[in-house]
Amino acid sequence: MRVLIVEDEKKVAGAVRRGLEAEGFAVDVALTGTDGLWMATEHPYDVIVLDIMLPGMNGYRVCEQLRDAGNWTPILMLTAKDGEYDHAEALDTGADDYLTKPFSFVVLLARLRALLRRTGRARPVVYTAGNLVVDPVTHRCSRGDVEVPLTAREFAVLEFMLRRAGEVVSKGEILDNVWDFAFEGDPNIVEVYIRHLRRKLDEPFGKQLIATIRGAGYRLDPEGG
Amino acid sequence: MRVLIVEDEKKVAGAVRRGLEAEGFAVDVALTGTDGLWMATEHPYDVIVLDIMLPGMNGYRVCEQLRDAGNWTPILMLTAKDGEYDHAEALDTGADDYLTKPFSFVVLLARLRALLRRTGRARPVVYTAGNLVVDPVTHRCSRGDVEVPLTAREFAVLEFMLRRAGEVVSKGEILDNVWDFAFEGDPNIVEVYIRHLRRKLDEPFGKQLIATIRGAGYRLDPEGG
DNA sequence: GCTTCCGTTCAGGCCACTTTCAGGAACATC
DNA sequence: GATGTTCCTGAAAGTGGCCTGAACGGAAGC
Repeated sequence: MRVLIVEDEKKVAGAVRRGLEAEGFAVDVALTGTDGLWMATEHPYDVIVLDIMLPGMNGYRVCEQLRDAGNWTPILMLTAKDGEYDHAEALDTGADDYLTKPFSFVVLLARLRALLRRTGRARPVVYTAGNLVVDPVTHRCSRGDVEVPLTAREFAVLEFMLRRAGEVVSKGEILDNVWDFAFEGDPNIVEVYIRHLRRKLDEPFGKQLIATIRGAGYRLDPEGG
Repeated sequence: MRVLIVEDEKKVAGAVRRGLEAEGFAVDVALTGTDGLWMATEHPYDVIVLDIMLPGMNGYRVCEQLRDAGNWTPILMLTAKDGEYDHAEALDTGADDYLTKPFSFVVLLARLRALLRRTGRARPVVYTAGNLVVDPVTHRCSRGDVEVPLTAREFAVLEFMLRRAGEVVSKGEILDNVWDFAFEGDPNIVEVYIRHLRRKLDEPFGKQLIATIRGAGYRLDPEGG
């Protein structure tokens, strides 16, 4: 699954790149609009993440020129929060979806997945760990035969940890991935949600799914505890 | 099932393309009349969606030339609401059906299906979920033996959710698919229609067909509740 | 022209969820 | 074992997503 990221902010581009590579995507990055346009025409990608504010040629023009050339690779546009650049125009120029900055990585990933699914390029994803099954498409979570209702945030945290099953994941990483990049709150919020997940997924079943690695973070047992 | 879309508005072309691909169609897009004419003559399509207002050669001429050349692929014409371009002329030049802009995706899909059925290229479709049966052709909906009268919008919302039965569908997706592409109103309208459907399909039968997934959207139970 | 039905908007209210907070437990370090 | 740090945990506060009834305007039918 090949992704092209066209984004001039190196910090954002890097973060997205690492995240997507960890997800098994093959990632290319272009730092300018002209580079992005060239790469998109020269190589086949499954999806393109395209910032609007770019040096040289802005995202609208890149999108427009690709479409004019008959290239209909799905495009996810990144727009800033405040006016000047507009969502409507993004869609007018042929983008498939847009995301307002600041955004969290899981949201980006979810939108990317949705895009790939809608365009029939991706097979559905289901996460499992032992008898734990989590399906982002139907938004269902079950342990064995028992369905466990989760809230949106709980679901997002669990989904992220499942993608990193077996690894130690720091609170900072969870915050960066599940909450907005701009989130400025207390990291304790992560502890709170881990608590919620444990209460719903561990205690009723007498298994410990999520272990605390003191001083480092948390680790989800790929065997389901 | 191969479809050619001839439409210069990239937003519309893209949206229709995605929707049809998700329905299992193979879709090509042409952004100008001349391109469209060329593609239609070079490749065999099962149906053509043809906008009237096009740069270069307008839809009437494209249609006319195709028919003159002995190409009788079914054509669905897209006409603007106000005068200037006329429905009658569309049919005169050899189109099989027309649709007035702005339109919603489900309506387009329905007309396309009808066209394919009339020309003997497609088998009829009926949606079911448990004892719920919805027939887009006769526009009927019944729960068990009881026929449930639905308005046009209610029907469209239900049909869309049935096509995505079991999946979480966001309000935005429902809006994009059931309302005009140009619709700029309050997403609350979706809540209102979910309410209507529940009142007609859930309450009288004591079953919950549509579940609210807070923060994500709605999910129709493929088992019918 | 009148009535009825439908689509849409609006505003009030509720409650699930998110987030904050503060006290306490567990652990590490010296 | 004293001290400090990290994490756990329950409860409270605040937000906002969703529900719902009603009202408005327009279109279609009589």
